[in-house]
Amino acid sequence: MTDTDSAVTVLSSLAQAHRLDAFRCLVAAEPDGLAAGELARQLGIAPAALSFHLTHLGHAGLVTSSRQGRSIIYRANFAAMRDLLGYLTQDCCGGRPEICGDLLNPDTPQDCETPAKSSC
Amino acid sequence: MTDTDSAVTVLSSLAQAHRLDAFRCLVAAEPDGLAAGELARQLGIAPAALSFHLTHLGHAGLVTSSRQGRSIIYRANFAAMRDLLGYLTQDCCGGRPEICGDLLNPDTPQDCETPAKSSC
DNA sequence: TCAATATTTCAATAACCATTGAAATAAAAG
DNA sequence: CTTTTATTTCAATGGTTATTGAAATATTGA
Repeated sequence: MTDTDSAVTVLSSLAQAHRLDAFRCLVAAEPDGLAAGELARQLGIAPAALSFHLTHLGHAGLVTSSRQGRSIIYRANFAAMRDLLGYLTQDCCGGRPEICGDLLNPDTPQDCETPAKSSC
Repeated sequence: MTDTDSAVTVLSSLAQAHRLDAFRCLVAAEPDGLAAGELARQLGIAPAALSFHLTHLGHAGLVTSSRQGRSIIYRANFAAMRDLLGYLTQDCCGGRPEICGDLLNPDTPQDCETPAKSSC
């Protein structure tokens, strides 16, 4: 992602509770991915609604899909999220440490253990 | 920010071209801030439309305002952006380096020089 | 081939979002 | 105290978004 338009596309994909939850579930399900139906069950939403959201996420490049038998397996695309974070820190915040916070400070001890608190 | 709901609030604030541009302008204008009218001029949108967007950004905590004479000065709130980045890297990505990318890798040389390419 | 399973597409609907121009509010200057 | 400048609020409008249930598509196994 380089331009503002695609940043908006990705941001609006994540700016919806069901989609944000779905993406988080798919991150947690890596590297296996998750079938659409299983994801719908975990999120507690109708299959048709989830399909709508997954299309949205796919269009933003945040997820990929592949058929496996009669299921369709969705997987989180890490690169898209990485690009978004890159945009926000570099192009939006101008790389200012006082905005980006500890993320851009090499001296910061990074705590990479975070228990997911959602349904996944 | 800690919960999904406020993450969605902040994300949807940034998920609109005029608001994303406005926030970027305000980041560039730090620490002085920018008057609403001046910002509207830079973005090329009607004052009433900008007011709508600034209210949205304010509700998400991304900007603050203070009257100065007959102008109202808006400023970017760095903490809100920092919180969003923290949420995305920790709660959404689970702090996985392969998602968060270089941001969470202490060995990465950070390039904090980025020329803004928008109207600001 | 037929039935069952998994998912998507479609049309309809209600809710929400962004923009506009006009009117209202607030402060400063004459 | 009236006018000018800066901004917001309001109502109306058109556009987009999310959800639902029903129908369509694709795959598997009997």
